[in-house]
Amino acid sequence: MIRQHLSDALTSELLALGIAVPAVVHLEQPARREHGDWSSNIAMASAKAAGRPPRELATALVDALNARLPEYVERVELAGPGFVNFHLNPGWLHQVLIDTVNAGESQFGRSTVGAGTNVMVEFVSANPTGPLHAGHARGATYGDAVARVLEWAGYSVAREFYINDRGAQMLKLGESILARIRGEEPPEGGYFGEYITEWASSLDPEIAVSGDVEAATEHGYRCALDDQRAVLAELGVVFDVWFSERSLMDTGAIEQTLADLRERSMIEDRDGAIWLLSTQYGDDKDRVLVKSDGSFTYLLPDIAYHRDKFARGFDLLINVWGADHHGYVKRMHAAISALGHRAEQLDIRITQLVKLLKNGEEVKISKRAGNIIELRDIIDEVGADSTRLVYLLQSIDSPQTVDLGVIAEQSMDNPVFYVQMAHARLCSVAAKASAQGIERIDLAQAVLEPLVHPRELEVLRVLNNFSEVVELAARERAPHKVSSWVRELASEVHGFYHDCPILRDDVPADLQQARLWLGEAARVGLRCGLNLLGASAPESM
RNA sequence: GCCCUCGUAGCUCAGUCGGAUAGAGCGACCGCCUCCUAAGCGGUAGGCCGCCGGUUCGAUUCCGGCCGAGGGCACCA
Repeated sequence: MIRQHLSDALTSELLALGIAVPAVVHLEQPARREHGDWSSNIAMASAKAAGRPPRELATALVDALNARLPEYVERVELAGPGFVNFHLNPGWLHQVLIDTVNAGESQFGRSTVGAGTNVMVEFVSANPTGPLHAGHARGATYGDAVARVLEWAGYSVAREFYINDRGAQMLKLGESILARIRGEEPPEGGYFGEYITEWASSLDPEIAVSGDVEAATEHGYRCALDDQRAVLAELGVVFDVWFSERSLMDTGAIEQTLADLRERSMIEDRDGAIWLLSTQYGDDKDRVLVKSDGSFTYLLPDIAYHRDKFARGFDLLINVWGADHHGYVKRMHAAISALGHRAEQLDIRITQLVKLLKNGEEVKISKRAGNIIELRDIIDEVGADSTRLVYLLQSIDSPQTVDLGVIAEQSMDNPVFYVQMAHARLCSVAAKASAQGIERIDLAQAVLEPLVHPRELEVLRVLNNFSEVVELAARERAPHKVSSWVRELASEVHGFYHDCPILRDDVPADLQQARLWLGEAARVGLRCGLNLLGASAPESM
């Protein structure tokens, strides 16, 4: 709001000076307070087009603005190579408090940029052959947080899990279970984890005796699915749809997909196989869809699945894949283009790998040895909130190092406590005030002018940024920006808490009221931020 | 060889559309509880933003080339 307000002021002065207004008027909050509350580089940016030196242009702007000061503006200064710096009175921040409280937990920071867009986020999509491990957690927490952020930005969002319940790896599951029952080693390419023995113990004895691989596979499949669903629920990740690859076989979706592609002349029969002409859309080589023996490659059901997503009315598909799948990005884009969709309608996000440390030493994962670190164990050890925060702390573009030993200590290496504590403290003060018979008066009656302490104003400054953070996080599919923001808010809240007493006897009544309201605004902010990350906001700790 | 991501403080990482003296947490060191939760607050030390060019009034940011790390390049899934 304040940004628009200042931007409008700059725009009208530029027009009055007869200078072309750029598409976006850049305004930022300078790192150094002496550079003002807000600063614009517009004079430097427009200098070339206007044919005037930046400082001359800035001087004209500054003079004009000072002659007709916009609301909240105390003075405007020229600085450096041509910055126009706005120094504001705290009134604009008091307005932030009012807006935040009025928006409340259900609305604060919401935006409508995504209104009318139907988006599906497909994530995790692990094979149903074992429990989820520490690596899956990155995709799970990221995908869910992206979905939450998009919802907050106005998108209509569905979460979906694609189950690869077809193919050779499924039978290996059944074979592994049967082998364990017989007391043998699982076969080459099979599964070696302890969970196989566990699942084997609940297998119907008749199947064990008959050695029916398909039946054993089905049993393992159910165990895997139940296990994955349960652990995701513990993490707070709930899918709208679990989509089975097998279901594509029964509905004619595969044949329809081939027919569509053939009609669009996007496939070709070659050497007894059916090829997708994916090079026409930027792939490195054409890809086989139906092998010369008549069976499908993995790619064909995948294409049919994405065709189905569009058929269900989604405008935008977001896929969260692990780094080991980045090589398939081009061919999937080519495939949906071949089906007549725009490549931008499929947004594939690659999460870089997670390296696990335990007390400084790398934990080597070997599927064969079966020594995976299960997601469940991490949640049991540190809790769902910490697990989520740890993974959401940084960009998915960089490889992540997680030290299980350190987060298990619940030290300040784990910022979830820091943020939750800030929330709990605010709740605690409000509760204590209430217990002392001190209630907040109607906000409209409250006098906010006493809020001038730097600690108070910094809290409000951070709150003001939230809606922009949400929009940016949505646009860039970058929930870690919300993590950064909420930590910053928590930091300011702790500072405010430390330096600005509320319930002490010597606090004047109107200041006490204003601070109680400030606490409420900050609490709303912390709550909303934590919520976007999928973490709880406890009222006491 | 080709493709993707990364390289910023001792460690783990932020850094918006290119801005002014590059940030946080942890670790190290020094302070602060008769006071609403010390799971907190303040301070000090610590930087060739991998290297070299280019664009620009201005580059950690954009472009090109190197160097280094991780991952991927099937008629496997």
